[in-house]
Amino acid sequence: MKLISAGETAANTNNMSVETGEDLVRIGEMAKKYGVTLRTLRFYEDKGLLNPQRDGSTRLYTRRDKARLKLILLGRKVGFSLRDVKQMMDLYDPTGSNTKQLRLALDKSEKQLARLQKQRALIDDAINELSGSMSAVRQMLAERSAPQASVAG
Amino acid sequence: MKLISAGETAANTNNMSVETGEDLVRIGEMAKKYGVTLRTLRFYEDKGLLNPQRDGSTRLYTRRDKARLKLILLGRKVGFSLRDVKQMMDLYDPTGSNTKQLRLALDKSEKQLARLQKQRALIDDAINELSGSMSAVRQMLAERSAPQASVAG
DNA sequence: TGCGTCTTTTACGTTTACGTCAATTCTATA
DNA sequence: TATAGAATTGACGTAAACGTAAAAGACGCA
Repeated sequence: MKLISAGETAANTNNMSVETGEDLVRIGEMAKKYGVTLRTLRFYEDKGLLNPQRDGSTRLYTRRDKARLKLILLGRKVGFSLRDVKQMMDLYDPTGSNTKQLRLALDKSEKQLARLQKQRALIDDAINELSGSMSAVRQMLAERSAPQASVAG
Repeated sequence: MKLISAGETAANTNNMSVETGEDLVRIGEMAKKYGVTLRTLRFYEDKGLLNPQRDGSTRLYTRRDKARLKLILLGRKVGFSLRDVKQMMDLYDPTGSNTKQLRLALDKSEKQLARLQKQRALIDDAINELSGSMSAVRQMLAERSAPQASVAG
């Protein structure tokens, strides 16, 4: 249960290869770190949202992957589909100003915000409707038990 | 496109059979009346939520079915699953006080209310998070267009 | 009698984000 | 070397509420 443990087993067999920052993490650690399951990470990769390096067949997640995962999770939190997230992330260009990416994100965000507000309105409706029904039901129950209850305090 | 039309074609071939109130409606009219699809009505029947009479193979919806459908739609609106709705409706007993039904409904309603409130909290979170991100993105876009804009008013 | 519309049944498809095996391999450690 | 603990791929399952297609029966009308 050690596996590179936490602080990087300094001279690892065959690392220090591609990355500069050197904090490659395997899927288990990655999953714990971000509170997702292994399946989720593989799923995201399958959908083209993550692209961890490989050491043989073992996935090694880099700093970049962590940043991307954070974005994915933020996106999910605010209600974007994975497809949306991918579409936005695919526009990322480390050499440019990313204006297009930002515009797309803003556009999608506006729509999503509208959806969220509509949802909230629906939920508020539902809450009100439900509360009303509950009052009615309580009434009915009270009436049904009243005949005996009026005395038995 | 006539079909008994709207106001009941008085002397219909073979109606006035089972119901007292006499307002049997076929699936098409029923669907329009309540804004659902034919498929939905058949689906509800398949799930045991509705039980229209039959004239041969033709479904005939009674007053009772309409009442039940209203309940189903209300249930759906406040977020109950069809299973929940069925469970509650199955307890209906026209001869009793329906105390058990009401208690179950109240119990489920309380839980559903809690879920709705949790959902609303999540949505509020999402809205806030998203609004924040949007501000940031707008900032970035503004900065990117500022260099030229400071002169080109 | 043929058309058009409505209806019926059956059954597979859709959507989204994973869960849950299963069989197998890899790795580290005692 | 044995064994436990990771990790791999692949494939099927899940949930909910229908959508949709297909093929055929039923009804009224001109």
